[in-house]
Amino acid sequence: MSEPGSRRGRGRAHDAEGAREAILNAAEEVFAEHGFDGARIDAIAETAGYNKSLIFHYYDDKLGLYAAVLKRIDEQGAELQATLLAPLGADESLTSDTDKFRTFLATATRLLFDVLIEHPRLSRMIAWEEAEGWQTMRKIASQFNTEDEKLFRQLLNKAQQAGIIRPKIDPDRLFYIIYAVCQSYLTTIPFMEMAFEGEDLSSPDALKQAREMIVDFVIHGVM
Amino acid sequence: MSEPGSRRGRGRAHDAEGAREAILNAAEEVFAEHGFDGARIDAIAETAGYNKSLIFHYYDDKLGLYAAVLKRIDEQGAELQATLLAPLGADESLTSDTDKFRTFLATATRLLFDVLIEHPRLSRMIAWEEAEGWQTMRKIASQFNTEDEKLFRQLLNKAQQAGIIRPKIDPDRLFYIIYAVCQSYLTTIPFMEMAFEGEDLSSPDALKQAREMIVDFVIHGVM
DNA sequence: TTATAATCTAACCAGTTGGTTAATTAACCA
DNA sequence: TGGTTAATTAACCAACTGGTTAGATTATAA
Repeated sequence: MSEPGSRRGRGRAHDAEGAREAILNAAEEVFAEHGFDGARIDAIAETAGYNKSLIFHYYDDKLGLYAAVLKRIDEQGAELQATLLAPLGADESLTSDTDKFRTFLATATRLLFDVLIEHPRLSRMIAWEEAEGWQTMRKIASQFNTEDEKLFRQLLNKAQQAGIIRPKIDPDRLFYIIYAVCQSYLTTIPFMEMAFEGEDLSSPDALKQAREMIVDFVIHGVM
Repeated sequence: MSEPGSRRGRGRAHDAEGAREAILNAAEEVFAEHGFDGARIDAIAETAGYNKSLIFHYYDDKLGLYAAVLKRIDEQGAELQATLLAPLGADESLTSDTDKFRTFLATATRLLFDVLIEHPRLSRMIAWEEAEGWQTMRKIASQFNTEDEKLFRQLLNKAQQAGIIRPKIDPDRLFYIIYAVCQSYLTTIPFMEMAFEGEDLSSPDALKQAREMIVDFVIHGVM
């Protein structure tokens, strides 16, 4: 009747991998919804369908669990970027050919926006970090690699030297500004919906429209 | 020796206004630091130097206290905007004269950025709201007026009809995007400082530089 | 001076918090 | 079959949570 591991409670089949993953999924959900301090281990355990103390057995403490969640997201992100963005960025003429750079910038901005939409839990966790001044992230930052970010910054630096990016724009901060526009637009949607009284800004159509506006805004703001 | 109200603990002089203000100040501080759910009433009471139950006596419950904090900020904000921004916005030629509009947009963006810098508690409280999906704000939204926002949106609509704002930019959302750039840049500073390893981005000089970059970015992104 | 209202406080409550302990159960190997 | 190890759990703990209660202290008006 029941597959191994599907039994709940006392006497379930042993399945370490399954348990770890279930806990990680639950943790991602609860951390995204309530932030680090606000997340309740009991809630994570219940969502995962495993006993609370199993969490401490696998991930030491709350912070270790949080780090594990972010690590998994980071790996997925690196994979995504390697597949989609790297081939574009490898083109040497990108930082000298204005049209090519415009296309690249538009693609990258669209991609970033889409990633945040399709992974609202990531977006939410970042929002919580922003609110609490990144104090949780700071404790575990050393566990993550920032190579991709550095590469992107180098690319933008070259483009500015070639005169494609306006001189007043700091290429080192540009990546974060573009990210800020996308992220903060999304987190401000509930507020805008309150101000616009009833208008639905989170429908696929509305989001697509917003995305194109942001792409237009970024390209003209940068170039 | 001691002025009325300065005595602490048992048998202090009665001073309702002073107590209310002390509580409101403490609440603003603690809410900014920990958000609505994370803020502890005990911490607010201790910071204020008054007994916890006095908080409930004056502000009913945690939500009432939060609403009172935001109301005070809102009143200060309305005052500020009326003094600084309204005279500029009243100029009828603003929405037809490109140069005038550019100056206005730059001034408004600078002002917004400066307000967020000079009132980091406001910025933090907004960040907490963004993280928790504005659920606290939504409960008390009816207590605030949105007239200033509506006026600003009307202004931007006129400017677009006159062809000053690029057609792809939605003037209704523009205000929130500009705000998003400023707010999110500031909340991302700790993260950038982690990435840039040691560089100080919150010094007055660095902030001024960032502000001018954002103004440049916004103006070219919009016009 | 005295009654009354306003201001302020100590002590308390039931429910919740992250984390620990020790025991039980299932898988695996000889 | 029996013994070892890893997976899983119930029960527990001290500290803390928003909120209440009943009473003490002070200001004020008569």
